[in-house]
Amino acid sequence: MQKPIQKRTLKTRARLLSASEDVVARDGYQGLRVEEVVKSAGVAKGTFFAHFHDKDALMEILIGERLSTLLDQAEAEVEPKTVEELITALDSIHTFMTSERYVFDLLLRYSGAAAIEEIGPIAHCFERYFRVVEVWMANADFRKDVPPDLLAEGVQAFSIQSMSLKFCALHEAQTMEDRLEIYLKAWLTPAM
Amino acid sequence: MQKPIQKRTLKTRARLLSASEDVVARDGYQGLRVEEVVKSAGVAKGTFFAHFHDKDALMEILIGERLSTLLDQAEAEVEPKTVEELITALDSIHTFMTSERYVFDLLLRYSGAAAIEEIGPIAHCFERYFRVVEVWMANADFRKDVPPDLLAEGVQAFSIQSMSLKFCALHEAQTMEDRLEIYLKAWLTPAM
DNA sequence: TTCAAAAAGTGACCGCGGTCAATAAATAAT
DNA sequence: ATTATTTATTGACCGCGGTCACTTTTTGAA
Repeated sequence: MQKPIQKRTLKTRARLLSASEDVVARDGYQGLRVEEVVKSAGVAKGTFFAHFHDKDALMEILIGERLSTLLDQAEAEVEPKTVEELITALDSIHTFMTSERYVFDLLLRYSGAAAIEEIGPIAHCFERYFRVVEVWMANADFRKDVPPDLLAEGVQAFSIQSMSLKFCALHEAQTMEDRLEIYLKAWLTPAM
Repeated sequence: MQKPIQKRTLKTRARLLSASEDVVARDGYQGLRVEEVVKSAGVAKGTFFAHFHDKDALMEILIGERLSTLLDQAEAEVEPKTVEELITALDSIHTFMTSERYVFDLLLRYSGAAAIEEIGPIAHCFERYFRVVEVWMANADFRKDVPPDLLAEGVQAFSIQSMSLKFCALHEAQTMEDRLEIYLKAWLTPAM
């Protein structure tokens, strides 16, 4: 037993998380300031960093939680069988991912686990995204010359590409969904 | 004539850029500090920000210049005709793009032009990357059910995916090139 | 109940990017 | 040449993330 976690600790952490959510609700993820959070939570700044390694670590938790919920919902729906249905199934996730520029940048930065021993919440969500799509790929009627896991990786790559272009002024004509549809039809149902 | 640029201005800017390159050579892009640059250039901090909107703007210039040179070289070589040759042709570019985590993150952040009127150096390079690959796609013997520009966008998307995974501890087994080869063979030469 | 060790919390302080009113230098007008 | 106007430079200052020596609280052994 190497875990004598004090009740006080949990309470403080909960206060910090709750205060963070309030601040995000008011100012967005981008607008969150650590000083604002600790003031609202009624603790000192140093306490914040005793609970979270840095500001990004808190953001990972907040954003990861939201993403987890959306993944739960996506998983609960009926499995998509066409490209259109696939895009619809992922829509809420992609919309949240691109809700703020700051959020998208942070997602990209933490989409891969920096070290095996510490897979953060966001890297975990990307892994889940991949697994969910992989299952869909295995059960839908897409190309069969390539294994489902590779198809899923491609879906992820093209989704990220589509989302990136959403923030790009040069590609304003098309919506994110339209672009993704073009990509995925070429990727999932090639017509040589 | 709305451009009475003083000679002094150009000189100061050149000093700042030169000093920046020295600092990068010594400490890497990640290690560059504005205070270090201005000290080395012998100007005040405020002067830096009169010449560059922010630190990122300087980084865009430095990294964009390097990328431009690499694109020149890639363009000068013989056009790749196979997936293997394609990867080789892009190798030096991808290697530089992933030379530092900081560099890769910055590239992603500025790969798209935030506003049409101000296409930054990095967004410009991504556009060039796309155009170069598009020409290769048009002249090589890859799948023909999809236009070259779409093929090129896919190459970019998969390249970014491969590079991202380079920083991910979960995918250490494969090299960036091996991953990219698997992606691009599935993307460019599907065998339904 | 007492007390020492461990854990949690504090806030003054630092690093560094970025700002801006004041100053100096260059250019144009007389 | 002298003055007026524009342009470039300066450095004290600010915001905000992050640190750390110190204090307070909790815990567990005596």
